Amino acid sequence: MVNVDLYRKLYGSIKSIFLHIDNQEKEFLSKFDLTITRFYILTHVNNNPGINYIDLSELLLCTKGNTTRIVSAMQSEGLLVRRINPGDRRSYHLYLTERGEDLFEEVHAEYLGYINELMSNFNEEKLNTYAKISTQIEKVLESSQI
Amino acid sequence: MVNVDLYRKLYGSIKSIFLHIDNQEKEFLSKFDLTITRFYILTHVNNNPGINYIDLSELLLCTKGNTTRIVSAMQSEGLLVRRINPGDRRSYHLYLTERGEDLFEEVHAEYLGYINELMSNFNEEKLNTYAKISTQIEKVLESSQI
DNA sequence: TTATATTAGTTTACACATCAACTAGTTTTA
DNA sequence: TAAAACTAGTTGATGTGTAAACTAATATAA
Repeated sequence: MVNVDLYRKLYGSIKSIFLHIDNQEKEFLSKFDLTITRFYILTHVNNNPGINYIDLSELLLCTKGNTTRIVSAMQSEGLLVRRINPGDRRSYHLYLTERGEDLFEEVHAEYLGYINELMSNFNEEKLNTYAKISTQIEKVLESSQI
Repeated sequence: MVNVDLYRKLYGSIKSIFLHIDNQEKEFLSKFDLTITRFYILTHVNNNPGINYIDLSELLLCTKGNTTRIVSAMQSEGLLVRRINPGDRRSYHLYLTERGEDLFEEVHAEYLGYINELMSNFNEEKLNTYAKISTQIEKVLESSQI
């Protein structure tokens, strides 16, 4: 059955690409004692100071339960603080501490070089085509959600 | 920095596509009380009877430690058996039990329909282009491994 | 042949992810 | 305004993934 073959091939490639990228980032971030999710939390909170748990979860593509746990750990490590939202006392605003900001700046500076090096392995035109099709597939998948 | 933007966009799309596909498969398989990894183990052992842990791990794109744990659970559920390899007593041959085979057949039959339905949402030509570029990216990532 | 290195699989400790049930505020609505 | 429905975040149970240290069998090599 042709569809299944194409599906498996695609799924295999995508999983493999995703894991490769993930592993390389993991490797890069381990120098700073950071995991991918923690670094992304630093990034998102830096770019959206005052963000709440639910919006952060959406950016991270994970559940709020997961976010709660990781943010708690980062709080006790002194990288983040939260302040209750006075307008809605169920929710919190998240901010980087000075330590969190410093760490973010430090990692981000090297991260740019890391990404540039990684990207230099690829043909830019092909990547643009790939990005375009990826976005289209993403949209179809979102709208065909079971 | 342009490269970082393209990188993030690509990484985001790929992760999102991967998660969507994963979640849909998860949903589909939950009817049969199977997780994705378990179903893939059934599939690979069915297609490669007598396979050992390391080769199976390679097909699953995961570590052998992870394979050990999941295979053990599936053994105690009566879906798999292993027999020591008489030619190399460190290793085992894996086989589906009759129950494992029956379950695989049952799920696989429905799985084909599920994949065909999913694939019908997409333009075939685009998917072929996408598969081709994916394979190229995969190769570059494999060879540029840190 | 004995010592050394390698290999298959296991185990431990950890990070991260889910779902579903829960608490406590907020909003809706009757 | 009091009851009902909803929402933000938390928690507990579970599954899946890793890396690294381990055991036991096999292969290499002195």
